[in-house]
Amino acid sequence: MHESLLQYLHQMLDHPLSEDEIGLIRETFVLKKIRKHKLFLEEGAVCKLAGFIVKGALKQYSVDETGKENILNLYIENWWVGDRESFINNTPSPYFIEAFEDTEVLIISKEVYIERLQNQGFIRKLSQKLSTNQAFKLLKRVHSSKTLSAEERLSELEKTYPEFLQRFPQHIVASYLGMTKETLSRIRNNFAKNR
Amino acid sequence: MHESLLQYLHQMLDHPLSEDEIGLIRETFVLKKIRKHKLFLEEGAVCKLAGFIVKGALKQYSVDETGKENILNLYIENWWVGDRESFINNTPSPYFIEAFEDTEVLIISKEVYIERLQNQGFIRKLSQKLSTNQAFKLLKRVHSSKTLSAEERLSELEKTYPEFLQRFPQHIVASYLGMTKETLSRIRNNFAKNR
DNA sequence: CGTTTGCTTGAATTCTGTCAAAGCAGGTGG
DNA sequence: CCACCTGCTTTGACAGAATTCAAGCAAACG
Repeated sequence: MHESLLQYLHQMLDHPLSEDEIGLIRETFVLKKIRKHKLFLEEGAVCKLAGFIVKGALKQYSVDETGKENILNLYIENWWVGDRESFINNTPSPYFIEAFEDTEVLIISKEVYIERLQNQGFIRKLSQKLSTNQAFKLLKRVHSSKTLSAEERLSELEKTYPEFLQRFPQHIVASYLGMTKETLSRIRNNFAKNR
Repeated sequence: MHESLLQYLHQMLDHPLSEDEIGLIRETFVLKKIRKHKLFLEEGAVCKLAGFIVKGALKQYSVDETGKENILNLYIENWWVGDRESFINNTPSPYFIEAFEDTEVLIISKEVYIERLQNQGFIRKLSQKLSTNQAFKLLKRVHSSKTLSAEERLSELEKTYPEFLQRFPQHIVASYLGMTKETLSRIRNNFAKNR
């Protein structure tokens, strides 16, 4: 059950893990099942867990005064899930994270992380890489949201994360892309016509 | 002339630097002056320099087919400037970075960075912190751009970076905020009325 | 000075959002 | 096996926010 995580680590750190390190991972990460519609993180709470998704999908969102959900992130297999800022700084998160399907994550608590992993070289390296990559991706998203039309954002998503379009219903993808479900629907239909 | 950088480092790494480390910084970072309107980085080029701004201001932007500038970032004193992704991955940058005033930066080249700094503990720590903080800020920007109106984005900027509004002309700030200069102008006037 | 640069204002336009209704599965329970 | 939900998508009419285009003006610059 830790195989996908181990494989992921192997790939991210371009050198193989030692037996000790592998053992540490196996001991430290425990499987948690989250039923569809159940929360991994609640708005206002401090994110005390980091999770690696073995199976399933989750959505991260905020809720405005009118009760409307705004999807900030979607997560699927082999991704980390959690609110990094809340986790690292122990600050309350402004976001919900909710299982979108029945989901299995390998989790580690903040305490265990500090105690056992924080000082591991390979974890440091991983952590650095994650932050860096996340920053790169986010910068692109900022740029896209400023320069691209709704239509262009969709076709960008089709290139970047085609899985999302199959996996999540349109109204979720629409919100992730920063548009309404109606707009997304119209765009897709025009799209089909123009070919 | 390295004082502001040293002070910055002292503050970012909540422990004082050793004499050796201070010496290393002084030897390694060299001052470069960039005239107003001159480029620090050109679109299509690999960002081979990282710079710490001692004095002045710069803008990072892309140019679309019609020749319109889109401001992605603004930089002022005590900020790092450069395209991190291009610098780290040696990939061509899609952005220009241009001095907006006569500017002085303490620079380090990629080669020197690898040779002398990359393996310093305090630099590793700093680098981790920068990536992490950048990711946090960017996530907020993504969220703002999705959930807030032009007016709300402005008032958020007034809280977060009030300097920007004094330092940069409105059409630059407008582009940074993802709106046109006309919209920004109108918002500010309505703003004034409603009090 | 004349020229550039930045800011404002108005009018028309475009894009996207809102609201409302209807259609279309897929799943559930009778 | 059918009727009925429920969740998701589509469509239309309309409203609203922001952009575009154009003009005018003031201040700064060389």
